[in-house]
Amino acid sequence: MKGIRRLANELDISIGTVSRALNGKPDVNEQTRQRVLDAAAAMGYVPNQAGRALRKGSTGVVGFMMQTGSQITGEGDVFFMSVFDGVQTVFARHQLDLVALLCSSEEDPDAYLQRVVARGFADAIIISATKRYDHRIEYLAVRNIPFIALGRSLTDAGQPWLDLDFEGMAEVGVDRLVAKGHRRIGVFAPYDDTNLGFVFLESYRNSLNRHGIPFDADMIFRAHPNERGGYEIAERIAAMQDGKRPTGFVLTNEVMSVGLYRGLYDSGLRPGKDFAVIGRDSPHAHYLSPKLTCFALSLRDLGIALAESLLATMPAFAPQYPIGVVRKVLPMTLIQGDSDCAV
Amino acid sequence: MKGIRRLANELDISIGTVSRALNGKPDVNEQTRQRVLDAAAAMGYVPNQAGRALRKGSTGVVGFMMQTGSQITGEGDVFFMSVFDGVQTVFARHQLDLVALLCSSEEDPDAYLQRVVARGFADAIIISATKRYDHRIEYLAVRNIPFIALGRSLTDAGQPWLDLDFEGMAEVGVDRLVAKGHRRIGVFAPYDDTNLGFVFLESYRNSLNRHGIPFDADMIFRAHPNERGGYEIAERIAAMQDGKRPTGFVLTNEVMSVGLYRGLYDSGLRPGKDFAVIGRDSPHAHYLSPKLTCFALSLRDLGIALAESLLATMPAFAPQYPIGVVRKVLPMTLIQGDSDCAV
DNA sequence: GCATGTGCCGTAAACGTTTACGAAATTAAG
DNA sequence: CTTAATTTCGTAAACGTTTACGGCACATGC
Repeated sequence: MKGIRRLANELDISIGTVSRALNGKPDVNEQTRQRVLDAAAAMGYVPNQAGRALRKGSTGVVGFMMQTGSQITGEGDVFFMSVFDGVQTVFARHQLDLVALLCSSEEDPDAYLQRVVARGFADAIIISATKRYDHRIEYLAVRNIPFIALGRSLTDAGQPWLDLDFEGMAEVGVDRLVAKGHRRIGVFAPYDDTNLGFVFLESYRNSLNRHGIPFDADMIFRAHPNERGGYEIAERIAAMQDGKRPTGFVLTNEVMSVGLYRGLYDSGLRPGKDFAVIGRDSPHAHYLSPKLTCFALSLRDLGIALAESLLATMPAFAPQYPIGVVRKVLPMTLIQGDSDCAV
Repeated sequence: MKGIRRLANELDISIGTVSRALNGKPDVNEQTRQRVLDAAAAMGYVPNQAGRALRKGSTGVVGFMMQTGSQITGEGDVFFMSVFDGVQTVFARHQLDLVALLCSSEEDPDAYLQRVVARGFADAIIISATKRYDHRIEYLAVRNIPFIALGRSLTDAGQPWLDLDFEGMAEVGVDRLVAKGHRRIGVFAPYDDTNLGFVFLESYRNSLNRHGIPFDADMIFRAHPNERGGYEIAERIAAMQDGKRPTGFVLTNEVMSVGLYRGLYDSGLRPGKDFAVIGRDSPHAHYLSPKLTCFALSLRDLGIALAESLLATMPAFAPQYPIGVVRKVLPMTLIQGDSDCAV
């Protein structure tokens, strides 16, 4: 005999009562509930996931979808670990478990998501690296799977999302550099159609416009969002004609500044002296020299906000949360360093 | 009607035949199998995970257990993303899915593992950050859950494991620095009882011994295995009396060198000039200046080896693998940089 | 004393699969 | 033509839970 039946047998009560006792249902004597709880703890009984999921139609796990293979994503590192931690502190209060759904770099993200969802693996999904037009959003929306996107999208299915304030980054970054005399300000654009690239770029153009600076396509640097990408950008900058090349750079990515710095040095350009850099805070960037002027936010708080906003669409799991669709841009604070020199 | 029943109804055959067709069982007409396969694809049918797991007693997912909250682990980043990718390329060939089991920094890892395993969440487990004495190993072993440990342990339950060659790192690192005239060589030791700390330290002592250099406890620097830990070590080194402090350092961690470099600079010590550093390769370390002399290995290959070694203990899933317990130390190659200067 | 209510518990039916078993239809063997 | 073997498929019983339903015992109200 196994599982709940063994437990019931041991205590000489029915499995129904055992189940009710364990699940905190009201119609069970407090004394017997205590007996059940004690016995369960003593025998190390934990309800079988499959049986419970099959009957209840829900699994109690939330999946955070992300791509593996850091050669491309680059971001998939310290960033997520901290976000996870925030998400979990919220989930822990609702008996929800967080797992990372790892989509191999060899598999199509849309197909992967379909597989995972159709199998009924998770009750809710958090998607990240949101694309400008993202099929995953439609897919999840039509199937009525609770989900939230980390990152806005032009695909609008009424889904909740959270995003970082890339508009603000571009605005403040450009303002700052312009105020220090810069007129040619380089920015990074990802190869793929990650939405943040578009958001940032548009705000960048608007900011230039506000200052009466004409847009120059040569100031857009495509690259992979990782250290190497930063390095390559520096090389391309150094190869440009003096007077044509940017004198400063605003970077949306957290790790590219590491490569950019090194690339600049290797090309005889000193960040913070000959070239201004504004980037994103991260454990690595934090130890750059000269100190990086950067935008920061608490990733743990981001995780907490993600979890709470997701729960707001799952009344069955978290009745106490005000139900509703949250869409919020999280502000970032500028940390003054020594890398945004005057021209 | 839902699930397989709907599919069977549509095709006007029994659910048993549908199931057999889908699962590649022999006793089904090839023509009907094709009909089933086509219909399944057309209707987007995917077998329900819970039902299948309940009946088969296995889930087809392997869990990679890791801790969230990067303030402590520090390693939990690019390292794992690349390892995952390797694991998945192997698993994909066996219809196995990899998910990351995220143990919150607020939960006890042993308790978390028990919960996950007892619920029957995964068929097999990969554990990382193996402790010197690791309860998880006993737990998994007595329950006969297939698993593999990334990292050796003194807890021996006959489990397979893979590990990096930390002995080799200490040997080669010390040899190299001694050959360049160093006598006081600092090393890092983690606060917790991660096994690699002990392995490395013992080899370090042996290597010193081989060179007739007495062991000096002041050369052991405890810290957290992250960038900040590296920085703090540098501060402590700088605060030591000249003639007492180490003149070089061997670092087992991938990201600490970033902080160490900066800390040295901030204290007026130039890595590669006044102070020798040997570390571990990583995307960040790669862009340090001067170039870090470091030990490297392919993380993707590590992931592949992990997956294959795990499958060797799961004959039900991968009959073609030679069954057996793999225990292997993976060698690392030294990448010559400019940071291991003479004294 | 009867009706009604309440607290507690057992019974059994679901949930969506897989698979052992047996039956029917077809083919092969004698 | 009979019998045995083979191919193909349908039936039904699991797997371990949760929960709707009903029933018993007891208390409460009049």
